[in-house]
Amino acid sequence: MTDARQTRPRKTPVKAQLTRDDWLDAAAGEVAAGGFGHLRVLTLSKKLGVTRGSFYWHFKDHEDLVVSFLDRWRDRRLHELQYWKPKGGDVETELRQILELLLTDASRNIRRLQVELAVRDFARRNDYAADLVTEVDEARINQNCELYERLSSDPQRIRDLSLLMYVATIGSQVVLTGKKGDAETIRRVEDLMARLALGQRDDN
Amino acid sequence: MTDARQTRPRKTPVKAQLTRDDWLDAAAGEVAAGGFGHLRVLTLSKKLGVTRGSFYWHFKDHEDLVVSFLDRWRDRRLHELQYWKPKGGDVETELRQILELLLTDASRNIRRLQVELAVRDFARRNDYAADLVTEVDEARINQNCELYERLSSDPQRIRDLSLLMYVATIGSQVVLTGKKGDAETIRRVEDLMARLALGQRDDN
DNA sequence: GTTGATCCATACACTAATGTATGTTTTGGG
DNA sequence: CCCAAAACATACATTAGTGTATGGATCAAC
Repeated sequence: MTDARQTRPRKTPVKAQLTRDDWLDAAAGEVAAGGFGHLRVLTLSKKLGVTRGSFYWHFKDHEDLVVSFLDRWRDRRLHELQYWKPKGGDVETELRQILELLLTDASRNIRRLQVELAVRDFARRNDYAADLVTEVDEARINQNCELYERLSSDPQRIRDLSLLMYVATIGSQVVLTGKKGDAETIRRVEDLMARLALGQRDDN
Repeated sequence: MTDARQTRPRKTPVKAQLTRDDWLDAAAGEVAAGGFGHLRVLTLSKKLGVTRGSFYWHFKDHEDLVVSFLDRWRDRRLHELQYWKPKGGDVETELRQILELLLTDASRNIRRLQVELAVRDFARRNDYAADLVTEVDEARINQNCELYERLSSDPQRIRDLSLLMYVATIGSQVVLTGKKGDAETIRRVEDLMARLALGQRDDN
């Protein structure tokens, strides 16, 4: 009876049981596709090949799923800011790195972007989500302030500039993502943003 | 028997019957508050003080309501562009007028803004809504191009500039609306946008 | 190989919402 | 006054989804 299963003590059991994070990953797909309003435990269960009995073991109820999802989203967004630090030397290089990260790179991760927009939309009618979004926005804007400090000396102006650049990227994602020819368009907008921020006049 | 009612032949009947537009107005409130996902005919009926029997006389079904709502939204957004023409003389004045319209004014009409954001979110999972949003966006951006023609001579650059200014305003609405101290913040962002577009360097 | 905890299935009760069919009132016109 | 159409009410059938209770399988440890 001591067959191959015994050689793998705790990980990878025979029938691959689900973890809480597996459910949250599946939820991400649903949220990305249909928003929080279309997040159904039944649909999720089918997608994972189990019944709802499994869900109600891992989560207290539907709200528990939503809150856990939002918390994980917040944690990950705050944590990833560590890797946002630009490593270039001069201002222009770093600025363009940041913008590329916020625009071109972001538009490639469709799934991640859809989730963010869904969270942002959900935040308009859910106070808890609204707080998390505000928290993430603040963190991102503050972080970028470090860069824009090199473009102005007025603290207020620095913050406004960082804020403006940020809302412009969010707006780009909202308006442009999924449209035809968005890749090239985004690149040009990205370039234009950098130019304007750096105060480079157009000569054409 | 020819009493006061007869003097008003068709308008204002005794018990104020509902029109299709009344339902759409009520729907706007629901959409603004909870998005299209929370648009229920039952809730709408209660809000209007009638039963669902009335609804199913005015509309074929729930989808009919949604489509009618979207159509009316598109028509109104396209029509109002007539009144967006700035009347100031120089470029800076007109630019600031446009930006004030797109930012400060827009942030005052909370209801209208909520509806627009809801439509925009719905468009991410509904092709029909997506087409209408694209149509409205294109019209607005094209209209503003007329202004930015005075800031550059390169057609591509003109369009990019108009696009950038537009997505920045949308992003501002998404990120800032409903937050604390948004009024003053929006005003400053508005000013900064104008400065950057005009190429005015910061001296502080 | 028995046990306790973990993970999932099954079955039921309950709610909210849609759509439809049909009845009832209201309205404007002759 | 009467009538046909318009506007709304009522009642019913149906569906989709949640939550709960309980039973069954599976795993780790002893």
